[in-house]
Amino acid sequence: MDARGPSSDSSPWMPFESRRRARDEKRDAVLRTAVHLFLEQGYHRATLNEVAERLNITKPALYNYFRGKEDILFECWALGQERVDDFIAGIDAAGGTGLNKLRKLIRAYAEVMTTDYGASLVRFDPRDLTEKNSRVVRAAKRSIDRTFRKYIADGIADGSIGPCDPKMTAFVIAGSLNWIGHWFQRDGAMSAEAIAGEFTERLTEGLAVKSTRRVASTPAKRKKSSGGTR
Amino acid sequence: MDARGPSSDSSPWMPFESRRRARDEKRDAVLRTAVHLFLEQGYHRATLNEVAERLNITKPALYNYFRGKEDILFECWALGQERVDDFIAGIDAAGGTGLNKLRKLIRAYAEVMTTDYGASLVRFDPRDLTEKNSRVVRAAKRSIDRTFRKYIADGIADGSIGPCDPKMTAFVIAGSLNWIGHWFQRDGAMSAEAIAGEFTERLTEGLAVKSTRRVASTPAKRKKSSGGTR
Amino acid sequence: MDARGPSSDSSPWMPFESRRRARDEKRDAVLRTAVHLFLEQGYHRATLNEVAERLNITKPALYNYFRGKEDILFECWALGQERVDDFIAGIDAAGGTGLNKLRKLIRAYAEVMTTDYGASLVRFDPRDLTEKNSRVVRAAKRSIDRTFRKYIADGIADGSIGPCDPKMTAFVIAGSLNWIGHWFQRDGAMSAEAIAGEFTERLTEGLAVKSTRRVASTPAKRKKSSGGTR
Amino acid sequence: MDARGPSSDSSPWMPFESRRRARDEKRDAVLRTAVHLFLEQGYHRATLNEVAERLNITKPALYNYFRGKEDILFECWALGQERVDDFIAGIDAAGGTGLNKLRKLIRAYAEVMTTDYGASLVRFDPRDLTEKNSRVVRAAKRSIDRTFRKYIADGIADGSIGPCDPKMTAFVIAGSLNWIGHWFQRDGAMSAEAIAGEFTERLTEGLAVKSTRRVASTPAKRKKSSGGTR
DNA sequence: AATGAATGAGCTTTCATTCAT
DNA sequence: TATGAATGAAAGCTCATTCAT
Repeated sequence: MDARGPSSDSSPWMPFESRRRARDEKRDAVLRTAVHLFLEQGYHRATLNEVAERLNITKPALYNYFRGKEDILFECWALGQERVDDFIAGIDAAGGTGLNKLRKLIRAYAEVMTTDYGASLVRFDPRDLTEKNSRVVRAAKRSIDRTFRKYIADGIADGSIGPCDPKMTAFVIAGSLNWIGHWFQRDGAMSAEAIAGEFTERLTEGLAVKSTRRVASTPAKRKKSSGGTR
Repeated sequence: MDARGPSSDSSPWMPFESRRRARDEKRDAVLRTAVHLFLEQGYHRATLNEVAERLNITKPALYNYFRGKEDILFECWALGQERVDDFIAGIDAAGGTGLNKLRKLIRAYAEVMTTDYGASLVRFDPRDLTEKNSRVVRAAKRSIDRTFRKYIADGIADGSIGPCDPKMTAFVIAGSLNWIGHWFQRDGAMSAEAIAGEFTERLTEGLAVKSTRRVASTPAKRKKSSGGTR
Repeated sequence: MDARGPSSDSSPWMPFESRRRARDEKRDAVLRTAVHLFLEQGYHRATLNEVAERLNITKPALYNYFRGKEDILFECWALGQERVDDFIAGIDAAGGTGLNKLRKLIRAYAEVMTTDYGASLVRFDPRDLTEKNSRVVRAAKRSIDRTFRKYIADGIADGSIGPCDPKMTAFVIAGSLNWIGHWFQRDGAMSAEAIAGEFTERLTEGLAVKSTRRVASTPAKRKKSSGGTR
Repeated sequence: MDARGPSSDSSPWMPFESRRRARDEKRDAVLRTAVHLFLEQGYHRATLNEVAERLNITKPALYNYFRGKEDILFECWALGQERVDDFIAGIDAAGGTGLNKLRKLIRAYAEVMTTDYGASLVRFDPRDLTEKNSRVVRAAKRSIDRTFRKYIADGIADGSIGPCDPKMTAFVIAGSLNWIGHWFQRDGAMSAEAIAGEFTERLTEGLAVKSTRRVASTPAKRKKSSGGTR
């Protein structure tokens, strides 16, 4: 009825296939709508009724695609996590100096933070998940954290990054990036790419050992500053 | 122990005063319990019933001190904001170079973020407030942001900070600090002061103009800093 | 019994229609139960729980049909008002002398007052409604008052009613009728029709211009009137 | 402290007396405030807190004068009832024709209806009272009804009132009068006396045997009242 | 006689979820 | 697959009333 194109009548599988595809498309639509609403209003204030309304279906229909509200929330998070996993895999595969990998990570992570699913990673509260899902989320968060620290440690080891405490540095960098998920507006003045670029620069300029940089930012400077502050 | 001084037995004011004090103390206790619970479980999952239970009173008793749940939430936020306003006023009064002020701001802000009321500033959702209160909160957030940008701009103007985009730099720094409110655990490995020191270093080391920097800061210092800071 | 006509078994509309009908019937049932309970116990003492119980459903089920308790109250009132509007329209359409119209109005109004929805008009308190609905109610009350006064004024003008102050006369008549809503019991000694007849006589016998009246309203007539009117 | 006047120091009884008087005055003040508020907002919406506030005392202080909210409500009603009982006793004592007594009753009752305590008789709901008090109220209502009917029957018997059904006639008259309690506003266009006069005329002009009436109710009288009204 | 504080009881409302169709 | 209807659970809030002082 709706097509000839990809699904010819001859195959008995095609309708099945197309039906499955249709189903997946609807599932995705639910997720897109849900994540948007959850971000817009907050998970608790957002109701499944409104999710359904925006999709022009009724609330119980959602239960064909998801087990419940929490399931939807978890899936939103999972989609964001998937993207992070993907580009981390890519960065790992590509190799390079620690600083190099860190810069790629920052850029990619910043860009993800400007998307709905990316913001899910930091705007949703794991305590709204079942214990089982919550554990998955916390494990993933720790994993991301480890990745940050590892790239930093790698950089220190390979000389591309000056000596510093990987743990704290990771906190500084990741916090800065995570916060993007809280303030970024798609219709704001800056593009996601521009932000990603800026953050990459800002967050690494103090770390790199380089001829240029060396002059500028040696660890030395730290002393004065802390002394004078208080 | 507490008496003799202002209130002898003969004074009719004593009971009244003590009542007042008791009242304020109770109000504070409610707030402390509430902010703790709100942070622990999230505002929506936390119920007034549990707040009351932890205080060994009943739910309606809370209404002697607050108009309702939202009122409590707003007060938590307000107490945090008060602290921020206070130290910003202090920094402004003390003066100094832009970099100097920025470093003080970072340290103080980081420390506040490790307290319950401080975390309130970034962990609670303004959309849970009435429109009126929400506006107050958003205005305060903008004001803090302006302060960050201003100190940076001041620093650029007075030469203590190298050229950079104050807006983005403020985002980077503030984001990093705000995130502390999300991960800091009082019983964690690092003290609030140590964290504040570290963040001050990390977040300004890329900003200071080079010549100055070189002399001042040796790597060694970092270790000391956490201890020697206070 | 109810079918064949518009809906044969083949029609896909039938189930939908029947669903719709079922829904309206249930809505009506809720209203009937609610108005009865509200009159029996008073709006404030009556709880939605008891409304639901009498309908053998649970409280939240009521929210499928109404927005809340106040909504139900308003609908009860509206149904009563509808009846009043209807018969006033009929009287206006039929025309006749002022006295004639007034008598019809009194009879119809009296009868409505003996019904649950009619009593709603005078037993419920507009202050229990939202401001918006309250205004609607007050406007309608004023409109009824104006109708009483107008018929009286018409009667004075066309000579069917002796000279009198329409405003006060309307107060006397309407008050008398409204009070029916407070004392009438369906299982009482007098039927609604009998009461309506009596009130029509009593409330107009002093108004008619004497010459006419003397002929018209012999005691005998009273008996006939209740029969002949309808 | 507050006086010398009525209570000289010499009598040990005086202070006691004056204290009792003060107490009674306060009790009365509570009642006046309460009845006003109850009429203004409705018994259920009105809170003891607001009653207390208007009296510049606190809620529990009310319990020194009354057993509770219901007690206050009952007392309000009782004060109104007292006035009705009083003037009925007066009318009975004075004697006269049935019509005469009825007219006096109507006038006095109408005037009472324009007072707060009078309106209490018809605006408050006996179902808000304890069963015991409720019975008292219902008995009193029946008694008033009987009085109306009796005067009418007396009038029929003594020839001052034409033949009619005393029961229905009483309903008509009493309803009309009771309704005054629902619409009268102290600051309205008409004075209580004017209303009482009008109602007396309107509600009896159809009852009096014609010969009598013609003499009794001259147009002049009617004219004055209605003219002055607007 | 009056107060601050606290309580118990109750009500409306919301919402995720289930079920028969 | 989708819907209308219904439910269970729970939460916030209000208020009359009590009690210790």
